Formats: sequence, C-alpha cells, structure tokens
Amino acid sequence: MDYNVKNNDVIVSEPDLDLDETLDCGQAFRWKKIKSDFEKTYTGCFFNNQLTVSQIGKGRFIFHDTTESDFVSTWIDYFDFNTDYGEIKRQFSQDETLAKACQFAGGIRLLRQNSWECLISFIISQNNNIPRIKGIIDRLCGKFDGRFPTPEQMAGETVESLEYLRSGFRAKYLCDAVDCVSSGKINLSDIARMPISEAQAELRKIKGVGPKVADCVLLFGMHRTEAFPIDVWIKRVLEKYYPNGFPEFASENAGIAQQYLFHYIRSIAE
DNA sequence: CGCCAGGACGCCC
DNA sequence: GGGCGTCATGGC
Repeated sequence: MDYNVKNNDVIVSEPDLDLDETLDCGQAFRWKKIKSDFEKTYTGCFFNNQLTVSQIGKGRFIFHDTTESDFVSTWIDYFDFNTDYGEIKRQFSQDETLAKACQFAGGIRLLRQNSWECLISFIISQNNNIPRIKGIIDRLCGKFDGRFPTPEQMAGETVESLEYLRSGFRAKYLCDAVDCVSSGKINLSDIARMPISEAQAELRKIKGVGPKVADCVLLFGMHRTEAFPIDVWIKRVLEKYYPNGFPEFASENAGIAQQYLFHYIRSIAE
C-alpha cells in the first residue's frame, strides 16, 4: 500500500483492494454506495470515524476529507493495509479451487471491525438477507445519532423496546447479548485472546450465538483469521471441492479463504 | 399464495 | 448426537 496526501484527501494505491468486494460483501453492513459509475464511492463509519472513500479504476482510492493522522491511526488498521493479501493469495493458489476463487474475488480484504458491533450484527444476520440486515442496523444506529450504540447505551433494552427494529425473533437474542456484555459476564476483549475453541464456547454462552455467528464474530470482529464460518454456501463448497477436508496449508488464514470461496461459489451458482 | 434469506433453538428419537 | 419443525420479517 502506498499513499500520499493531496489537499484534504489521502490518495491510496493498493492493488489488492476492491471497494465493492470488500465493503459490500456481507462482512460489514453500514457502508452505503452513493456513486456507482467510474468513480464508485462509499460512505460509512467505523466507531465515530466517518469516511467517504472512492475507487478510481483498479487499485486507486481517494479517502475524502481525511487527514494523514486519521488515515494512519484509523484507516490503515481498519482496511488491514499492513497485511500483504497478494502473498496470501499466492499461497492459496496452490489449490485449484482457491486459485479460481482468488481470481474471482481477489479484491476482498478482511476489515478489522469492532467486536461488539460484529456480535450484534451477526446475531441479526441469522436466517436473514443482507438488505434486511442493513435495514435493522440502520434503524438501530438511527436511534443513536447514526452511531452504533455501546453495550452501556443498550443496557436495559427489552424485546418490547426493540420492536422498532423489526428484527423478529432475534430481539430476545439481542437482549441477552446486551445483558451478557454490559454485566461483564462476557468479556469480548478477553475472548479475543483466548484459544479458538475456548473463545467459541464462550461466545456461544450468549443466546442466539451458534457456531456460525461465533466464528463470524471471531473472524470479522476480532481478526481471528483461523476462524472459518460455515454457512449454507460454504457447506456446499466443502462438499463439492473438499470432501477430504480443507487444505492444511490454509488453516492459519482459513477465514480469509472463506471470504474468497463464499463469493466464488455464489457466482457460479447463479 | 409459497418460498427463501450467510442459523439457532428445542424437542424428538 | 443427528434430524427436523419453528422462529419474524420482507422481497420476490
């Protein structure tokens, strides 16, 4: 990744990033596409940091109205710019299926998101579709001045008080997540450092958190790249291409492989 | 109208 | 310990 500052913007070069593939791929739900022509543009935020970012052609980006210090202290980390995805993809490509998946969706990067936001978001995601997930999260943040509420801000919510979200049967799960985290019964920053199976078991103490949601929180919210969320699509990938198990060489970054494979299998299914 | 959406739970055997 | 109906809501 290369960058330079120009007026109020930061101009970035990074061949292994595509905004559509990274911001609209189901790992994060609060980015909105506001322009979709040659200069595709997304707006969204991470914590209290608002960002509007454009992609110009391949691998060129404008981080609008961004200071160098904001870019360095927030966005380099969020976009995982210090990780060499080209190298990861080269390793993956010794496997035939993974090679095709990297070819198809090579612009995906794993965003380093907030664990609490991911926990709530992926509880909402269960048996749901992406437009509706976004709508529910939108209504949630809308109540808090456009910001994602903290556990403390959500403490005391009930199924009834969350009715405006129209999250259906998931409301009771959200309440339990709020209770667990705001009371300290569940400590997300501790979980982030636990061995993977221990961390999964701890997250699953929350009602509505099963194996898939737990792995999503670990992967997207705690950057545990060995976590490998298995949904209906990945299940098909495993049955079709890896009947004898997923390749060992990819296990350390299995979650990143999962992202490439997810989009690849969906593209050939349609 | 029925079917599905990046699942999890409760209950069954 | 695997199999299956059910769970809200909305788009098609």
